[in-house]
Amino acid sequence: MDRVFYITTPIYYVNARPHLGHAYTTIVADVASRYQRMQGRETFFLTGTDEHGDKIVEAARAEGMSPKSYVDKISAEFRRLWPELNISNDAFIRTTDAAHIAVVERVLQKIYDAGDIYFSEYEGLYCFGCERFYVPRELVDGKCPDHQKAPERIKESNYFFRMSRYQDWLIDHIRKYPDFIRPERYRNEVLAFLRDPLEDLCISRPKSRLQWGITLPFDSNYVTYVWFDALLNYVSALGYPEGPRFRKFWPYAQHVVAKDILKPHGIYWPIMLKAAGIPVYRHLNVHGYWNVDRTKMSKSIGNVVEPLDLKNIYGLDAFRFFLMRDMAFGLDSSFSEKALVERLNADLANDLGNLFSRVLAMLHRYFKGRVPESDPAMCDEFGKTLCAGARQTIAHYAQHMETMAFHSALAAVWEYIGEMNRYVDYMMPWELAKSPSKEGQLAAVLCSLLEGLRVVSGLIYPVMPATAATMQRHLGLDAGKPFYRLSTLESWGCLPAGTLLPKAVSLFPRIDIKQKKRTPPSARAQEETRKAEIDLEAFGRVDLRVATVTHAEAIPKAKKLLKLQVDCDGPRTIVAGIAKDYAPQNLVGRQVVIVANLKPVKLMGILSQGMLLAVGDDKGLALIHPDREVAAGASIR
RNA sequence: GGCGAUGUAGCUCAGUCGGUUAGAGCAUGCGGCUCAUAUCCGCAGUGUCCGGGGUUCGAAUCCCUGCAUCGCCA
Repeated sequence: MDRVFYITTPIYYVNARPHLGHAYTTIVADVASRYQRMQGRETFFLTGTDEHGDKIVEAARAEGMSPKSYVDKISAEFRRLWPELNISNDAFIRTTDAAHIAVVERVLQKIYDAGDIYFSEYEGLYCFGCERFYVPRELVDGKCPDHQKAPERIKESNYFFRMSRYQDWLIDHIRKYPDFIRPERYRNEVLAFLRDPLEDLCISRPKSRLQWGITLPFDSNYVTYVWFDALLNYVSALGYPEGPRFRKFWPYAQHVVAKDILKPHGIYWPIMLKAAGIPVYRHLNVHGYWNVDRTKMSKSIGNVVEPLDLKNIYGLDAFRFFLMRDMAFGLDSSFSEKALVERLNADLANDLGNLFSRVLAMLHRYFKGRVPESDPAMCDEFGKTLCAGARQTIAHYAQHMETMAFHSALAAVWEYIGEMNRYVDYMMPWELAKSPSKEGQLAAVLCSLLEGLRVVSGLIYPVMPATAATMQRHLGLDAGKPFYRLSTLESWGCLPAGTLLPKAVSLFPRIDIKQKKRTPPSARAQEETRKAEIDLEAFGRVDLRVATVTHAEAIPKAKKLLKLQVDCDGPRTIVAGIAKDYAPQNLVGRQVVIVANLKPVKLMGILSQGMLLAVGDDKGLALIHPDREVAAGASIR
């Protein structure tokens, strides 16, 4: 089995702002790479932006900006979005990066030297308004449809990539590796394309028409066009040809793309790799489109809702779950707020959330919240169905996750959640609790349920990392260990007896469809805690600063307090009540925001010189931190 | 215009390269339980498998054709 995994999203073209499609592709890659980490594989996850070409020049001009400052701006929007979606990418590449440009030049030269790039003149109908060639069929009454003007016949010379030479090789390769392109429908589509002779690919633009691109290393009058520039990001980001990452990760490369760019990735790219003497990727994973049904979108938050905004209303994990569960990978799907809410209520609130809640509530009611001591024979007798079910579920889940069939993997998990709900009804713990002689059985039943929930918490981790972590905390699992490792999940009976578990939480609040959406939950909470108005001067008296945590330790006998050393215009000590939500070792190196001029107070005998800013909700506390690393001591304005 | 895909329950979709009475979830109706987030469990349905031909003992599945929707290419 491979120990290494490399996955990419396409690099997104920055002539438009990020939308649902970008988010879906990127979440798919994120889920896949988190799953691979569960398997203990070393993973590398790449995304980025594609920044050259005439459409960028146009879009920049429309906004009155230079191409460079325009692409900087839009690229930053993508980069900012991914943390909001909890994307765990390891790198973010831009095609305007110097290292990328160097790789493109190098590969072009290599293929040119090998004789697979040639220079050729052709004649065509060119519209100077559109700055492009037309074929006769595209014209309306012989005129350009945009400019109502007859295009001129001009001659132009360009460089072409001799793809035709590799056509038979590619057909053989696809036949030899049936899951090279998957799902199968897209493999068939590519093979259908390849039934006709492949035309050579025009890979250049004269600088008289386009300057915003990478100059050809063998002809400074031309820039390279689109695919040679864009596709090579997948190897340049790894440091091709000599970089250690390239050597380690490239042999295991998988790409995720939407079906609109099947042809470049399924045909041009493997041929480019072959021509450049680079091994081809392992898998191309192709997904369908989300058709956005705006008639089923609420308009309550002031304007027409963008699908991406719904993550703020219903929660990121629910949003990620919906995208992964509702689309059969590879097929088109329709997106609506209604469908999202139905999924959230049925699968998350009712099935999983309520199960979690009822099991923990019973543990508190019958065993004062402590994981009971249970007799192994009893556990085996009364819990073996859940144990066997878990093993089977993990097997099905893994099988589907490996092939990107996320919808099936999640369906398998929810089948098991249903099994657990039926188990509760069948065992009727509330009846067992009535007779003291049945306490052993009751303990075995609840232990089995807790084990089942532990397994579920791990299996949902790739899709819903935050919820998985909440479940983990409430099951009393060691926060320091990666509870989601598949090898750990498989061993049954590893929750230590005697552990005191926190009270039940509502993992997913049910959305009341009748009165939903009037006010987002967060806004409602804000209203309740709204304070009296203050003026700017009053606010200005609070000295908010960024500090970097240099040292953190628990304070003996204090449940909630941690002692932190921070760097903020020099070292200082802060006592913070965050021990329930943050382990000391996870804090060192992090940046936080503190109230720097708060009057020092002694807590547990330690002088605290400031206060950390954090927000709290039913899932616990979350620290406030700057969007990127800034100088320690920087003041907030 | 060429190539390709899709069309299945009220809704969203599965359906393993032809094989019993076509399935799931949601929504709907009825019943049960009380540990739980008005949750959970059980039962009940409903179908011109887009239309029309054809191949076959047998077609949602294969072939032809028409319609609708979508994508890619030119």
